[in-house]
Amino acid sequence: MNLSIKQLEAFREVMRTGSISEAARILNRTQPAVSSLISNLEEELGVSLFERQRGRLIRTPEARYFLEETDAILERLNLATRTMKEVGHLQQGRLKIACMPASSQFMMPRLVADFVKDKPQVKVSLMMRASSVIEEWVASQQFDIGLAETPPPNNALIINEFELDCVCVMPEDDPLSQKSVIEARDLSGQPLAVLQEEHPNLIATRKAFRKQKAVFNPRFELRNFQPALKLVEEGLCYCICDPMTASSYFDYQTSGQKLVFRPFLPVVRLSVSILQPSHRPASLLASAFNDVLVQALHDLNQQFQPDKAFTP
Amino acid sequence: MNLSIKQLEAFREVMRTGSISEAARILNRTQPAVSSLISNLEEELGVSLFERQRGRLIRTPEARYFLEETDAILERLNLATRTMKEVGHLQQGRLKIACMPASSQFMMPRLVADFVKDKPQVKVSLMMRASSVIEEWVASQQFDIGLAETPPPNNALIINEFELDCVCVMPEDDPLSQKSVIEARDLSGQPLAVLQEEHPNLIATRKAFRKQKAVFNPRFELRNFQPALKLVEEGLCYCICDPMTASSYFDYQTSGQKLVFRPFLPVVRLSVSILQPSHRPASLLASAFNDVLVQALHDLNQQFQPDKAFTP
DNA sequence: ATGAGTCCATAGATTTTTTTTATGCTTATT
DNA sequence: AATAAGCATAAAAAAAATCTATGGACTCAT
Repeated sequence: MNLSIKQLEAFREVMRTGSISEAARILNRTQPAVSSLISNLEEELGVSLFERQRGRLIRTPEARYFLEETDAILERLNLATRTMKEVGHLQQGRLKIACMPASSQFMMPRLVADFVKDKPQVKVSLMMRASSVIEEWVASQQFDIGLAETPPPNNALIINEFELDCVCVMPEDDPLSQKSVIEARDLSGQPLAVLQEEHPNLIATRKAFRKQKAVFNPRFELRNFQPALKLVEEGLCYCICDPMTASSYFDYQTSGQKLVFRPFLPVVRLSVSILQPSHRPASLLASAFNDVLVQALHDLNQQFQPDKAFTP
Repeated sequence: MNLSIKQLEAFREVMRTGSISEAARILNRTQPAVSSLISNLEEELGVSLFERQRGRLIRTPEARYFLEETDAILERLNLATRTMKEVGHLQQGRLKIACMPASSQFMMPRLVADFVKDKPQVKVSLMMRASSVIEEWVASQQFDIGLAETPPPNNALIINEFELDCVCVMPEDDPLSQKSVIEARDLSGQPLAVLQEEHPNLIATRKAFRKQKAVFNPRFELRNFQPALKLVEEGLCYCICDPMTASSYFDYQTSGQKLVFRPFLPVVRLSVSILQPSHRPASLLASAFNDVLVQALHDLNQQFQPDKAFTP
């Protein structure tokens, strides 16, 4: 027979109370049950833990030493199981998230904040990087989950793709705001804020204008759309903006919104994906947060649809 | 049902091997036995530790965390039981010894050294103090065992008393060394080394001389007999010396012994006792060392008996 | 003293838990 | 397609823990 936790618990209780009968009462066992647990433990250890003197137990010095160990072991075991139960209820754990710039300013922080609101013990690390970096980090299991522009298929990644339709941004009092859908030809020759270099969004937008033979006039070239919103507010330009950044406007401009967002045609698509490492199962937290992300991206795509009522 | 150590061991092995069947082979169990240990553990913790994908197990992140805890717990448990087994074989432990001056120079160190020779892990603290202090220290359980002049009966002490017969010390070439027993009258008027003040030994010696109407001539007054042996070697005096100190002469003067020891009459008795605390059981080490002490004191009393052959 | 009450250990009966045997399903390999 | 290996499940068997009953040792209050 081998050591058992029951023996340790019984031993601890007998040490505490100084009596087998009393310990048995507390442990909801009969006295012989505890008696045999203790004597088996003594046999197992090869040391007598109590002296039976005149019908009573007297703790030996060896027992005092062993109690320290027993206490430490039971304590740690207790803590570990409690922690695991909390992990099971998503109350404990670590979550490493990597996200692309467009989502990092407001959308991700909001989702994370909401996610951990009822999980005070959960630790999150949230990193913003270019999509290509996120791809690497998730594939190499350094991060649990990532949001990035859709990468090429990769054996090390589970890729959950979402097509986001970019929207046209304009000041509330702009004449075009009367229209429920903006087309490229409506903006022919109008100044635009666009992304720099050969970003997919810039390419797709230029293509949309060409399709309708509209004049494409990129006035401001930026690294991301966040500052573009300010320029549009000032009436300096329009902007065909990804819905993540667009949505963020409602996050920080909670009152006195001066901008309106309209669907844009021909469709300018941004393909983003939730990335997870394929070589190890997701932690409970990671899958829970994945669900949150899926929901958020799904909502985002609906948010600016013409026929849907808008609810932020 | 509650957590069990078997579950933890099975879990550790399954984590290590990545396979229930393999773990079962190592643990000398059947595969279903391990399977159910694991699934009960998962149920207990409320967390799934492995994903069953295509007939194989994949460790979840939660399992990786739990393994750290499991390892630490099993490791500590293992260490504790190993230590206890060593304690049981007297290979481990602590022993606090207090001893009176007469025994502290050579006798105790020799006994301790011999005692721990085959017990490299055992830690000993050996303190020399006046008998009255030892009495207190042992009674208050600060020391496991003590050797002191016999104290008055004390409820907090287990007292094991030994009557030691003091012996007469003289140079080998002294005419008196021809006698096998020395009496007080043989030393009438001879210079003596004695203990200071009203030490029981001084009183008993003086009484012995008075009994034989011998002239008592205390020339040197010392705190203990150790230096007296030197004076006797120089032929400056005789000495009625306790057998512990007398015996120590053979410890440090291993060759070229110039002194001889003879029984002395009328008997001068020194009553010493092994002291142990009565309010807690002795540790295994303490009782083992007690046995050693008892043997040593017994031998000591025989050592200088006239009819016994002397074997150091 | 003596009788009631408490404590612990032991033994046999009983219940609970663990393990095994037997089997089926799924997946990987040849 | 056949074979082998992995895991889960169910029923049977084995092992372990627990209970009931009892006896001996001791305490305490009559």
